[in-house]
Amino acid sequence: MGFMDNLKQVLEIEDCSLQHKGLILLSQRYMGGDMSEEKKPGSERPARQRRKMQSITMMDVAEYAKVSPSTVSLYLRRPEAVSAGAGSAIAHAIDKLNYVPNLVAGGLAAASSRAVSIIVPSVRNAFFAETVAAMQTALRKERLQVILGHTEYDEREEEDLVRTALSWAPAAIVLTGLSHSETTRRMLSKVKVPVIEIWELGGPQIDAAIGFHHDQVGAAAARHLIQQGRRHLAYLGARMHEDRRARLRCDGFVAAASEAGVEVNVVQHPAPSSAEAGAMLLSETMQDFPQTDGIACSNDHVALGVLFECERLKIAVPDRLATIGFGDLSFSAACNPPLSTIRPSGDLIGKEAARLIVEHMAGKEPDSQTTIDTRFTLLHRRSS
Amino acid sequence: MGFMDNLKQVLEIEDCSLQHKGLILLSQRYMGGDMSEEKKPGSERPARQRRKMQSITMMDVAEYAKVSPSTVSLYLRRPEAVSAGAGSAIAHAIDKLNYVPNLVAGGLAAASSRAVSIIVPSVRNAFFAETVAAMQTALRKERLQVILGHTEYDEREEEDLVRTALSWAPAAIVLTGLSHSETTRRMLSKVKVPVIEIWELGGPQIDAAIGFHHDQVGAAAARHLIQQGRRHLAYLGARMHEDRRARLRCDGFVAAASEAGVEVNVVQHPAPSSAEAGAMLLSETMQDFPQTDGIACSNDHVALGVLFECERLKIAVPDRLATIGFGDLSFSAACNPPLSTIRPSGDLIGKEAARLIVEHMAGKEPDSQTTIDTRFTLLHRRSS
DNA sequence: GAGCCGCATCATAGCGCTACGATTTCTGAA
DNA sequence: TTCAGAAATCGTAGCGCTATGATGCGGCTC
Repeated sequence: MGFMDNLKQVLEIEDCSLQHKGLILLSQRYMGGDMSEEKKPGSERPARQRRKMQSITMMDVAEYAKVSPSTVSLYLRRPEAVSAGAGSAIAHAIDKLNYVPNLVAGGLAAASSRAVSIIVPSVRNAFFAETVAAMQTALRKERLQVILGHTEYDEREEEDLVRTALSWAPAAIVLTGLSHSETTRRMLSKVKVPVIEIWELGGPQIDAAIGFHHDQVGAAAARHLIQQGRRHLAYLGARMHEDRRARLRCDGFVAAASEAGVEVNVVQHPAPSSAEAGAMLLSETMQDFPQTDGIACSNDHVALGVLFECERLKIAVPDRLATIGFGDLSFSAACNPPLSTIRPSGDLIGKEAARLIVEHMAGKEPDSQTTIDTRFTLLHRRSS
Repeated sequence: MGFMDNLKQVLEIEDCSLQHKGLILLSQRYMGGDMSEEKKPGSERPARQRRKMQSITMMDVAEYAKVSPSTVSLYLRRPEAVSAGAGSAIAHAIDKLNYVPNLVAGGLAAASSRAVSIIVPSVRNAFFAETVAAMQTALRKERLQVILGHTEYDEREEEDLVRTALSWAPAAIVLTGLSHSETTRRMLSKVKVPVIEIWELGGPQIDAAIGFHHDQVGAAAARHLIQQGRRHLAYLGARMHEDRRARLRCDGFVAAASEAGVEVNVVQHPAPSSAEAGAMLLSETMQDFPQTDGIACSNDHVALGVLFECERLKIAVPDRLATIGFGDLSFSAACNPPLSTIRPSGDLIGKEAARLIVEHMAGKEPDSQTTIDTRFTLLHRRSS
């Protein structure tokens, strides 16, 4: 029962469901048609071998329910458009035959598949995982599938992912961020697929954008620390050369601090965000800028590392050093001290994206430049 | 430029790519065929409106490269099967026309789409996120897409996800764990799609299984703590009523401890794993079983909470209480003290799964009951 | 009773591609 | 040179479904 056999051996539908004995499968009647008589009138038909077959097709359902295939199709897409009698006959047939529609065939016929392509830097990142999960949950209710792709923060990779995404004729494409290659933009503009950009606001967008302003996050962190009486700030960032959004937060932080006339330094590390990176950055910071009394981190992983390192270095948090992170990750509230942080609503982004897609499919004309600001919340806990 | 318009207005291909001016699109020649003359000999053709169209089709490429569509198709699937001359002509045409193959059409014709359906409890869970990410990366190289589904630890949901997964005719289906509903099993057995079960070993499997034995993880943790001289053990578990694998680890832990004649208690909480749950569980444990001197946690989130709570309660780790987690999450090495833990190889699971799928597609007959044990590693750090 | 409208249903013509089998072209041995 | 066998290429018939336009069928109004 190899997979390739699939393509070779299947000749006949037989007995795929337990319940439909005695049913003559309509498919055969339709398929063995006689409308090619004029092509070579006289040559016996070569009886080309059937290539494959899904067990139960819509035609079988139609046969069973004594309606035409079109009606079954119609029922499946808009149940309210068929009469109650036909409807229940079809429903009964589907149930009885255990019919599973072939979405691939449907997608081809309809010029659009019931799939949504989501392209994120990485699902390993808790932020995007949350959004993807929320979207998946919301889209499932509309019987839409999620096709996932990872760019690993590489624009070239994104371009390639968009290309393959398009070859699925998805109902929508979701991209992360507003920054894409020229080719990516061109491909997307050439095509009638709605594009939703998530997790970033404040730049030129393709269609709709859902997210928040990262510079505002940075600014909020700076204002918060200043409000706590801190005058020597530092921003600790990991992987900022790749993570555009972390950089934007950093920029917002620096801008707001400078504007308030407060000292501000940026300490960064090219490694991915992690507690280890945070610990390293903290010790570097205290060495280079010993007067630092307020720290914002590119995210909570980094902030956790800061907390641990402070403990090791006997730096009192928040007394000697206030710390604020970003993300409100699962551990943040349970830290010692509980970590002040800024919570973006990753799940809201996902939900809103799903909503937009569904509305779009329902024909609602979106303003094409829809922008949804999901905001963020500063959680003042005991680390600041 | 709404999405629905797509289905109504597109009548003509025009100027979709900048470079192919002067090209007569072959599609039209083929499509406006004259082979239906005998149907109603005399009735003028009603010129039914074309429904949709992807800009550049394989026929256009064939025309441009002066070969037949079949050859283009062949080239795309097995480049080595066409001559060098034809190959480069086709490659040139594809490049020039900016052709993107329609995978939906291909999937329908081939009876199997280039998609792999991955069904996990949740991508929010770092373990599964890692596996999904690794698989995605590996499958991309073979131009396979990942279709994602979340069960949220619900068998009923899984059943439904499998049903829709099947309607995509995927190249393979990846499920998490070995425990599935009867209907799920029946659906899968009826179909020629390879099934790979991941993250669990040691039960009846459908096709291939890749993972490790969770009871061995628990046993390893118990043995480790006993080896460290601990005689009063406890297992702290979150969400064990839903997470079968956490339960298996717990069982293994208890069994190994009992066998060694060591006291062992299980303290659990229905909430999802989190540092907060861990903190709660720790304080509960120390209250109910104050003599406890060795703790294993259902995962590192819980262990982190234990660490934090110990700090608050001034319980010395590891002197008074040894702690070991599971997962080796991003923060585990940077904790204070660094957390002993057991590392499963989530990425290896993903890579191996991808390898199996690819081999299967290449026609390699897998033994259908392939089992790959990816093992785990006990990392003895300073918390134990 | 004719004409008309609206609803439910249907027949049809593909969607773009692949796999089969057939045909053509290219080898190299006889 | 001939011809079998291999290699390259091609023509064709769908894959299972959906959108379109057409048809049939009451129930209305005039």
